[in-house]
Amino acid sequence: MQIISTDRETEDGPLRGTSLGRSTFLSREERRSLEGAVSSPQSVKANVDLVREGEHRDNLFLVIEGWACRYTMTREGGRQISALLVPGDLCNLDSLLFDRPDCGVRTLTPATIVALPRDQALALATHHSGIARTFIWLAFIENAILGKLAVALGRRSAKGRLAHLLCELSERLDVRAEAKSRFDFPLTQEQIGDALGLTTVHVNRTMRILRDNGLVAITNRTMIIPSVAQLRRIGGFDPSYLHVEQAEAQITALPTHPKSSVSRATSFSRLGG
Amino acid sequence: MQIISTDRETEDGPLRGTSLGRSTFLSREERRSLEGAVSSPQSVKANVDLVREGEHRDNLFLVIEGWACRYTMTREGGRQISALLVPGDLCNLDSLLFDRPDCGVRTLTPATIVALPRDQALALATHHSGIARTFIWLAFIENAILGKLAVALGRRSAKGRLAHLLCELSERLDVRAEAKSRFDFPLTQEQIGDALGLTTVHVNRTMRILRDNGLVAITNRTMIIPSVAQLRRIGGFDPSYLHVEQAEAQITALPTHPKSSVSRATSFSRLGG
DNA sequence: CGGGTCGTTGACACATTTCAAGTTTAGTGG
DNA sequence: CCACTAAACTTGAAATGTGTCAACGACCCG
Repeated sequence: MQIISTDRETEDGPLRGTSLGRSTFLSREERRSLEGAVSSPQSVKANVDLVREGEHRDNLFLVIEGWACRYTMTREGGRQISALLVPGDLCNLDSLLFDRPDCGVRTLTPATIVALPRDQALALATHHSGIARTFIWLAFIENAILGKLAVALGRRSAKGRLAHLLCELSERLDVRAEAKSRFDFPLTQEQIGDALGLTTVHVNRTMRILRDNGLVAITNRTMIIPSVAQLRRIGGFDPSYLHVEQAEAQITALPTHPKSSVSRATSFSRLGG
Repeated sequence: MQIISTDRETEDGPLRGTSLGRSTFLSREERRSLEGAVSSPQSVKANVDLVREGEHRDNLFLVIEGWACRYTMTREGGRQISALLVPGDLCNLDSLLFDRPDCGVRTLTPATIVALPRDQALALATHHSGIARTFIWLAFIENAILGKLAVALGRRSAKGRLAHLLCELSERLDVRAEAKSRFDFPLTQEQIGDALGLTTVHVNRTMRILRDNGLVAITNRTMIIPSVAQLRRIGGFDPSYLHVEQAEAQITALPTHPKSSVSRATSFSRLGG
């Protein structure tokens, strides 16, 4: 699929390429307001907490380079990663409204990040509906990803989980991918395990199986998926939940007031059928 | 904890007691606008789909009575419930922006629901920042719940998962609970299994253990938790992610522009520490 | 050159699933 | 109100995917 190049695509600025900057709900003015509010980029080492569970933060952090994650520790010392954050992702959107973050955010690799003061974000969302709608959209996407993670953790084998994760990352990092895909993949097997609810050892064995079957190849922190279709079948992966198509479609037609709805009664009566 | 009774508490209307109606971000006018937009209540039998994965819906559904769930089927025929919806919950907030829902919504018991036309909701969110903020808040809460579900599925034993689920439901359905808790619990063991990524058989065995240990008791579709504290320990449950305290605190002090933030530099330098 | 992180592999333990009955409960129609 | 049926719950025995423990090797960086 060829993406139509709009002037938005070529626009530059601190939010270029980020989830915020890519939003199709922003007017030029709104985007400029957001860009005026972000701090200058900062470098962070690997394995440092940007947010600690329960500790209030005054900033929303945006990953520019490197990877991070949202995670929770259990009392027994286990870690569950609930979201992988790749370049362009917002780390802690929930800090916009929550006084106490209910999970931590930590870098997984050396990273450079940018901060958006929470109060300014909140004020902008209050006065600009496009910014509010962007936050809603981003929250929904996070939500969809989390929902599919739950499906993977609850109902898929180790092989299926791993395949699903790799497919998702391919979709997020290498959108143009067609038959095959290739993207930067800096995670250790321990980190993968923490994301998939598996042991390091078992991640290793499972990864080996995928590799031996020619489903993936890793060279030099680069993941290569020779046949995306095949890996998708194994992981039960359907990319529609990431809604990249809809996001792109919205570039051409910004729906402030979408086409009128079917009458309530009609729409509702369909329930039984 | 004694909840301060405001006139909001006593206000009546179709949204009374729902997540939308309880929102602390709504002005009286905004609440009235929302209430004017919802349909009259409708009865639905158990096990009927309100939303089918991929099929566009023009309404947001709100559960008034009974239980429902958000779920995804795997190709192998397994079902994973990603959210339990209890009276007051919004079923498909994501339909507000997504053209294709990425998971289904189905009643788990006979239920009565109410519909809010998506277009009206969208228009209201565009013109009323309190409504937009309410949607953002609700999305964040869903998100937090999903995040903890992932932790449960990925890192807890069957016993821990079950305990965690019951603690969460206690918190959502019986907010006033102190030492012990009691609430309506109509789920079958199969449905519990689908929510926790477990087999019916194993849910049964695990439930038995909790019962034999006096941690829970079920009589006549009513769940009784003699010691919430004890069950919380087993499930590693910390209720803060549901943010009920903050929601209540906001009743007294509506923060349109919260207290000013620490300067960027200061706030940011704390990162390394 | 050395120390630590990361990847790899084997043997064994165990939580959970699977398969296969039964039993109890709830709903329904005569 | 009872009889009948389907759904939900219960229990056992065996299979299996994943975890645990323990060791070793490869690689990188200082």
